[in-house]
Amino acid sequence: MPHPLPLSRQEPPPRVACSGCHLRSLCLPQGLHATAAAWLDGMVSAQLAVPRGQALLRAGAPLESLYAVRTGFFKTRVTAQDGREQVAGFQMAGDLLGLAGIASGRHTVDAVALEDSQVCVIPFGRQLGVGADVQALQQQLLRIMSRLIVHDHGVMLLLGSLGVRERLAAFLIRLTQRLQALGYSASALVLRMTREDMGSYLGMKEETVSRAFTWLQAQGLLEVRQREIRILDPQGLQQVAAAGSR
Amino acid sequence: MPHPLPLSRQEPPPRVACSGCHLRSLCLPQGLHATAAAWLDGMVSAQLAVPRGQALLRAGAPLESLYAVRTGFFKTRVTAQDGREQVAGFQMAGDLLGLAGIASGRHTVDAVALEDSQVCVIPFGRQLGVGADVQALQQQLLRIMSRLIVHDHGVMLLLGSLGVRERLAAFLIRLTQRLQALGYSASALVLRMTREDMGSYLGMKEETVSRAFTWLQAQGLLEVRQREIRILDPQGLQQVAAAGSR
DNA sequence: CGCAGTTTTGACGTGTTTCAACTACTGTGG
DNA sequence: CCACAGTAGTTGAAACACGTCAAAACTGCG
Repeated sequence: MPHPLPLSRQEPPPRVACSGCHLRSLCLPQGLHATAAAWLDGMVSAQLAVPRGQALLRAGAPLESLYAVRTGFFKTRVTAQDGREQVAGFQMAGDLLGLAGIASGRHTVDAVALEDSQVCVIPFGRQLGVGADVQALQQQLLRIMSRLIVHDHGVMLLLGSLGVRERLAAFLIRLTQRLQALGYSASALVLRMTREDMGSYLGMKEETVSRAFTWLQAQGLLEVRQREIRILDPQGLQQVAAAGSR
Repeated sequence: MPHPLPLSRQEPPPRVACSGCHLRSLCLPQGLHATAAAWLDGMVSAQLAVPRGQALLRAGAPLESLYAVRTGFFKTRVTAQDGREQVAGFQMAGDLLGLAGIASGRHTVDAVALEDSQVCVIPFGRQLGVGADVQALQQQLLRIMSRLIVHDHGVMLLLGSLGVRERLAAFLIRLTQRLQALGYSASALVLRMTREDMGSYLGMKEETVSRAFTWLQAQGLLEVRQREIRILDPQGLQQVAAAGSR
């Protein structure tokens, strides 16, 4: 059976069970019981490969599915009516994409893969809407969204009350924490996004991001080689992030 | 039967039905059917009066209820570990308080009444968690939280990409829109919060807020007398808010 | 009436953006 | 394999927006 699709699918779609996924505890944190997990297996209809640079979501498109990142790295981007754009967040393994679209039934962000990625497709239409045993999952969704709101509060605090060096330091700390939760090193990381992306997210210009990196390096807190970052003094970085210099 | 409580309750607790509340369409927007609305009536266990200045919620306190604002005006405030504070939002009739606490089971913000207010108490504990007919309401909650996330994205965009005058203009526009949805005038409003509160929310100092007001007034867009604002040129204000001057 | 909190205004300092040039990488085709 | 172009990142100097510090005017309240 021939493939009418472009070559975006790298492998034949493997029907992977959530209950066996090593990211299970991330997608579905605190005790989602066996029954619910098994049910979720049915929910995830397929996996999808998204090559680097491709948009998985487009603002304005009808919300048909949510997506859970399995591997790879995404950025989401919001666009104001007047055309201003801003990176709204970065998503990695275990994160959900599309939640902001639930309210209106249409996506409100673009989600672009920053590296070749794989996502689980969670059809939202009928199933999550009127399903029978949806309770536990909806509750899970509530928690996830609540956490997102808390996170956004943190970002607003960051944008409103910190200077640029502090913002970058806080960003790096958050990022390493998330990476660490996925089993990566806490002291070495490879940034998947450009300086401009970071700047957009953190409310500063790319040149300023660059200067902030240079400064953190000069303080002996980081070692920066392009997108490869080594954190030399996590505690010192923490202190920088905490010092409201504005 | 004597009251062991402090004098925070101004009236005997009237058991008000949501289905008869004139705010119904705000708390429970798009078609929540009669059955669900009736069920919600049972959900709202009581009303509570909150005098001006009093905290209805405290960060860290266990999440026992959500609250729906019936009358009045609140601010929510987040606090970083290092003590930095920021206003995270303003809530008025029809808005829900406490959503950010669902993730952890504890409140993450302080909610302070900016004027004498009344709220509906929505016990969260068992009822919303394992209830039988919860489906529709949970779905409603999902939509509300999703909308909140979208809103927060807007605020982040504002903080990250606009100058202070633009930020204030955008804030005023949003505020009048919400007030208008409640039936108030679109061109005259009374601010319930201080300049400092606005500044905290918008990421600027109170002096800067004041200057921004003065500037908007000098442009002939507003008439400012303390907290009483008259919008003279809504369209012009819109244009200011859209012009990314940073 | 007086006092405390809020708001406004001014002068000044500094952090961030802007504009511009230059350097370091990445991938592509000769 | 190297040359090349295109993209991403760095660095510098000057402009300017916002913060800071200080003081005065206004408001509300006891």
